[in-house]
Amino acid sequence: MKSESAAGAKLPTREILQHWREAVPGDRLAHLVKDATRALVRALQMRLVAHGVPFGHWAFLRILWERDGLTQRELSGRAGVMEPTTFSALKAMEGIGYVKRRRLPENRKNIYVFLTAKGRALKEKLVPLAEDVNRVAVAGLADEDISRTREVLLAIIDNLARDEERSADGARRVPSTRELARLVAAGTKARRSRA
Amino acid sequence: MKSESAAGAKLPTREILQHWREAVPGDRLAHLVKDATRALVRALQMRLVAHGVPFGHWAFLRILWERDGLTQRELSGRAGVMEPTTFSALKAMEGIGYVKRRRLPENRKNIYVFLTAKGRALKEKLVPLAEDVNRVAVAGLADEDISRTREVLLAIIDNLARDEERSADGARRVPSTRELARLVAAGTKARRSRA
DNA sequence: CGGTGTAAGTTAGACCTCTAAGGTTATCAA
DNA sequence: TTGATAACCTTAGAGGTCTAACTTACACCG
Repeated sequence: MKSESAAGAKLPTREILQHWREAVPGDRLAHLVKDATRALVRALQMRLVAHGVPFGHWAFLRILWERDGLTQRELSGRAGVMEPTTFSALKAMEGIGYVKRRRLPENRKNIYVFLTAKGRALKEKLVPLAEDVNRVAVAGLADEDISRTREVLLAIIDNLARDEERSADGARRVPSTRELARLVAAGTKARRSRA
Repeated sequence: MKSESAAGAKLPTREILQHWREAVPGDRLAHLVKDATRALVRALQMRLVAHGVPFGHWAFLRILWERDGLTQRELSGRAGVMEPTTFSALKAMEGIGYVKRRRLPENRKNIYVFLTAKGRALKEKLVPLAEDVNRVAVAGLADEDISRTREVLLAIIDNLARDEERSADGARRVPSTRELARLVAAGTKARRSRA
């Protein structure tokens, strides 16, 4: 309440406006996408803390609720993050008691990840939170605009992935958008080509 | 080259596809936005390393090229990040020699940030990189779809900002999407209301 | 003049992510 | 069987971001 009236005293708003209108048009879209990500992440994060679930665990829980017994590598692929990220998240999740990491005799190289009852039980509580965020986020928007947006974002990811692949040929720089590449490309195109 | 044929041996692609098509529809959009951000960031980052510029400095340089002599707080607002982030980035940038941080007699509470010649000179080299990323990213997309996407993203940010503001009244949780809130709202609405 | 409060900057500590490099297990061919 | 190669996991270290708490400077009022 007080932050409302007290804080807004300066309103350099006009300058900000100018910034948004005049700035190098080239990367406005990138900024927008980035800001949207932050807003979405924060919204979910805020809701998650109430249940004591770190945001970083969300992505993995979501995947595991659908199907567990995956390896860490598969989890990485689906979550779209690198393996060390997956590793430390899962290690922490095991510590909390959401999952169990096990080797199976069939292939002792892999680590298979299984939900515990506790981890599985979170689904009921947490999924509605994500749905809530989504509902709030797209309130008042036309379905068609949203799906158009989805197409645009997919195309952007695809474009950038191809580009990275192309330039990686000559000089391998900061590898790995390709990971996303494969993921997304699969989600869109694979649908209508051969499977 | 080898990664192409050798790595894709397993192609759990079909599973991935399923994931993207069937998953809780609630947060697919959020994931997409997040993935797009990552792809965009990576693309710029890859180009930036060639010039020895850390990605974290880009946002500040971009703002300063337009106008320098801003305070750290103003910079934070425009970049859409919290002050400690700004602080450490600028401290590093000063170390490298891109900027000077100065107190002015008029108000010794503030730290004003000015570009050095070196920092200013980067503009010519770096701006084209960002433009390149943008060009690649939106290749083949209709202008209208892009601008529609922009509207959608702005609306999402705005929606989430309002929501955060609303829930912060009762229980202050993880404050601060509001920062974005103000920024973006200014960029869109302020245009057609009073300034 | 001194005190209270607010604004800006800073420090501390945590989380998530990444790249690079090391270790272990599997696979396959000589 | 053994040695090379690959797949997966793990460790190490860094970057960027955030919140919370502290410090310094200003502003205003009594």
